[in-house]
Amino acid sequence: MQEKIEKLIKDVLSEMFDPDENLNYTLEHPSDLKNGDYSTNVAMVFFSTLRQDVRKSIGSDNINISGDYNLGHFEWKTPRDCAESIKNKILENKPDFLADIQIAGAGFINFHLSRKFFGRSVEKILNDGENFGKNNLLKGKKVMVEYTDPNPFKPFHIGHLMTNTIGESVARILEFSGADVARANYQGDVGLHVAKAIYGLLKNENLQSKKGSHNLQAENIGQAYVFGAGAYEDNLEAKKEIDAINKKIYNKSDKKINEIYEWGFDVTMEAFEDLYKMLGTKFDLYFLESQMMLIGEKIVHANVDKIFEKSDGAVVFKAEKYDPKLHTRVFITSQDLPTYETKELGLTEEKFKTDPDMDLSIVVTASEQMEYMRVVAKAISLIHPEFEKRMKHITHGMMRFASGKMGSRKGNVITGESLLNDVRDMVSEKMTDRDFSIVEQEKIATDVGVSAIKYSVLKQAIGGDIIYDFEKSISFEGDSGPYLQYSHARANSILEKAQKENILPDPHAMPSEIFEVEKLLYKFPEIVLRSVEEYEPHYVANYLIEVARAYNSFYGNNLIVDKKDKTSGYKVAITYAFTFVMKNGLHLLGIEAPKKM
RNA sequence: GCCCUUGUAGCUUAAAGGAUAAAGUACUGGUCUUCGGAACCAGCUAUGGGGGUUCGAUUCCCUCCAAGGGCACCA
Repeated sequence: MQEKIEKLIKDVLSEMFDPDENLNYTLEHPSDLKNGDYSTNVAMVFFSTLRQDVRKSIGSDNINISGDYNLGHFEWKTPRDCAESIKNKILENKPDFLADIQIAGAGFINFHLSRKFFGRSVEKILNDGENFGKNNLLKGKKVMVEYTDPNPFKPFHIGHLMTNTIGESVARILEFSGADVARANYQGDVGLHVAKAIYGLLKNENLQSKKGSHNLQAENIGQAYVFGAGAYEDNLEAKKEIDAINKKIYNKSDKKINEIYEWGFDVTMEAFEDLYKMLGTKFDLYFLESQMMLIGEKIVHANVDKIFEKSDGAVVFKAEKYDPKLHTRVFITSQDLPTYETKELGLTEEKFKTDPDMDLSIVVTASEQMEYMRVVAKAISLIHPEFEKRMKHITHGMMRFASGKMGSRKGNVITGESLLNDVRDMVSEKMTDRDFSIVEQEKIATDVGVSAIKYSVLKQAIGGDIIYDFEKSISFEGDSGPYLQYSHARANSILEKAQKENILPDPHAMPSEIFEVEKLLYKFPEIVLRSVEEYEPHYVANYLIEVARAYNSFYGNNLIVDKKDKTSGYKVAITYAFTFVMKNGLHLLGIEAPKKM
């Protein structure tokens, strides 16, 4: 559609004016529907370039623009006059998708699309169904998205939930744009945090209980971690002991520790899998830190004195040599231990080794990792120049309490599981007046709860922090995930009713009125495109709210299923179109669209 | 100190250099013997301060102020 109108404008302009005139104009949807379906500032831009030319030659602002153009003589005092000329020219040969053109404001040309156009777009949505909104921007491209990255032996907190939500949504948007996406997860299976947890387990045997679900066991391990982390800071004896445990984990010399390690690793990883299942994520690849570390070390050692250098006994990378905005970071400590930077180096190389044809490797993390990732990326680019353009780091804000930063070391965290459970309970309470089996009830409560959480993350641009406040962040009304699901479920029950009354969707039974919801539905593919270009799911989230609102308003003002109404088939068609768009859109956010709730 | 992010309604957030800055929430009032009230309709309130570029700036540039993050052996 955009192309058609753009072509129309270009044709007119090239007929009227010199085609060499390189005009930098825009054609977009006005934010306010009153200003038409499309709007262009071409007249204003054209007028002001002409005026600048004239100003240069006669040195005055107060002028009329006049001249003989291909189509005759024009005299323009304002951009509106120019817009008027363009409008008249277009209306000479009005295409059927256009209803009207209006000039507004300082000289905007506003296009109003015709009834016929909207009928055709509803029909297209019905035909495309679950494919509506897809595009081919990334067709044939291979993309790996790494996100979530929880550490075994540590609690899965709501920050992980945030990364998972964003990563999953980005992955789905990429897929919708034709990309072949591999989902990757990176696990810190070694390191001091593991030693801290094992120390906590050794000191609190009750936490080693193998009774109960693996979720329960994983929770105990999380508590053990908090215990160990606290002891590490407060107690010198404990610190020594934990450091000793850490060594034993590395060299696997202690049978008891090995046993605890294996159990703890399995249990926490399984608990993560349960969460992923609820959240709708299925990872294709898992990378373990212990292995990336070895690969990274090799890379660093091979490049000492080339890219890396020794300094105070450590191996460092002086990134400021290449870019003054970057800084020096340690890759191998003076104790000969690799740092996170080195492991990241190994991870990146391993990813490209896993799939040498990969076009893009995306990593999603919190923004606190932005600076050092830039340094690491610089180092990798020097070693592998061919990777430079194929790496992308997406950083999101942090989940924080009003009181300050959340940290798993201190134990002032909300685990992903506890949040999910709390929200699920709230949903269940709201569902009491409806009749579901226990299995149905549980599934729906999970889907709605996940939706409330995910939407609260995805409704805003990725960069910003989220101030976590259970009462305020998790909403079921208004601007919320459940609101979207509710609208979808209600539309579905209308479709059921239509089926019972034998009213089939008919995109040709158009009423004269054009509903606002129709003016939004056809834009979905454009929204998806913008989302994928900017890696920003919030465009989809905001769009869905607008569509849902428009549909609910349509629902409130119209009787949709009505045998006496000749246009009922069209209204049913709109309802079908709405459910397709909503379902596809929710899918992109990683949210389920239940038919009933 | 240097670098990176970010400052929009009481609160949480939108806005691709465009038009009267848009929603939710909160608050006030209204809708309902039609299809699911997790709804609909109406009202109320905002661009941190100061310059600049532009026909036009929340958006770009400069400066000041404020918040958060990062800056050598943690991840």
